[in-house]
Amino acid sequence: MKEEMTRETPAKRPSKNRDKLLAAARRLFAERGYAETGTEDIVRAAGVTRGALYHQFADKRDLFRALLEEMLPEIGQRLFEETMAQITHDREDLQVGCRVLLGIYTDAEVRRLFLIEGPAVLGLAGWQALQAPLSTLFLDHALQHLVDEGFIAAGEMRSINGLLSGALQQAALGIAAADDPEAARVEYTAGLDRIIDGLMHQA
Amino acid sequence: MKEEMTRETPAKRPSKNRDKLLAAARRLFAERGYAETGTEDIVRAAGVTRGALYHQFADKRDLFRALLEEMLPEIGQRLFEETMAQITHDREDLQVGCRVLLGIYTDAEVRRLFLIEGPAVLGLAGWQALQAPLSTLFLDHALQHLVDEGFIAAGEMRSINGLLSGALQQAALGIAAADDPEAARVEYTAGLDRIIDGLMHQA
DNA sequence: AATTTTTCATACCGTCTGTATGAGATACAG
DNA sequence: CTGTATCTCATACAGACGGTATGAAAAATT
Repeated sequence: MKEEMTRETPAKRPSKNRDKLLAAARRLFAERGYAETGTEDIVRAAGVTRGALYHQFADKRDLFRALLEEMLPEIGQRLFEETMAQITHDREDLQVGCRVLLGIYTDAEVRRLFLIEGPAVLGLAGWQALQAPLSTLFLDHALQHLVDEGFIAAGEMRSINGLLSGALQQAALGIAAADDPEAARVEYTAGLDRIIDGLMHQA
Repeated sequence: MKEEMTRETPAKRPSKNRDKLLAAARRLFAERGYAETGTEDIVRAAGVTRGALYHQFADKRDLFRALLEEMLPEIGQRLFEETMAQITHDREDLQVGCRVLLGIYTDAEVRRLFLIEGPAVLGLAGWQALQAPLSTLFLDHALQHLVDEGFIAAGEMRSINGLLSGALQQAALGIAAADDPEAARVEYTAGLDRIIDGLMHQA
């Protein structure tokens, strides 16, 4: 196979140029968007040439996809840590998970790259495959509680997960576009709590 | 002013070429996406030249924006008619409105143009301004009932509207990307009903 | 030490968007 | 009826961008 056989030569196997390209692309794509950022802009910001880019990545879209894949573990860890730090009772799992996920979606880079550019650049299927773990990872755990307690049917779990995830994404966009983002965040949090309340009461 | 002063010469004031361009753009953008559709493809399908396109529209993006604006009234009317046809009791307003809106979002053209390409092409602000009326138009009316009956607070109405709209959009994308779209539609509808149920019970 | 593979730098090509320019049609003025 | 101004485009051109081909330098391998 051609997998990584040389783990040594520390911090050189992931190719220093590749990292520089990913870092530059992350900043530029998040600032100006995918279409408005030329490959020349990226390599200039990274301090390499276009030849290096097209050696490390198949094309511009592949660089974008690799960038999002690189961000996934970071986001997953943040999601895990922040949720764990805020949880007191199991009953609060869903509320806390949603708020943390909302905070992540509200992040400028995540919002622009994942929520706005992602679907258009990668296509619906590719984006869904990439974005799915984000919501399933933690909402699934919290929703399982509701299934165990009889609040929601087991067959509804997956769809409610997607619906909540969509609601959170829309909330993040609404907050970002609002005149007063902080007020919008409070508003959306209240509405979100109301929906969660509705899920937790009444079978 | 430069507004339409000559209402006569029927069906010629909105410029026949403009309509042909919009129709061609609608089909091609929905099929291949915005970036993958060249202006040459559009004018060829419309039977005109690029000169006509750049006379009627400022640029490619402006054509896209005009296309979405043109679709808004059609969608609004469909939303109105289908909802009116299905409503029996006022109590079902929200459920019916959500299902109709889900059906609209599931439409291939609406999904591709509004939900996938829209945010990336027009930017967050422009897209939100365009898409806002869709959800507010009818969900507002249904949600007002819940406010009147004390199920949700007046201050939560706007945010819940946005959250539900986001949930519906995500549901439409999930349905479209599913292996078995019909099964997914049933699943999402069930999950949606559960969320609505939660909103309608318990203050 | 030789050779093979990896990593890239450079030059080039086709494509696309937007613009400049002018032509034909149409409305308008005198 | 004639010249004139305006509207609607068709054509040609320019600049930028994405992707590829090619070869060279460095690193790994034998």
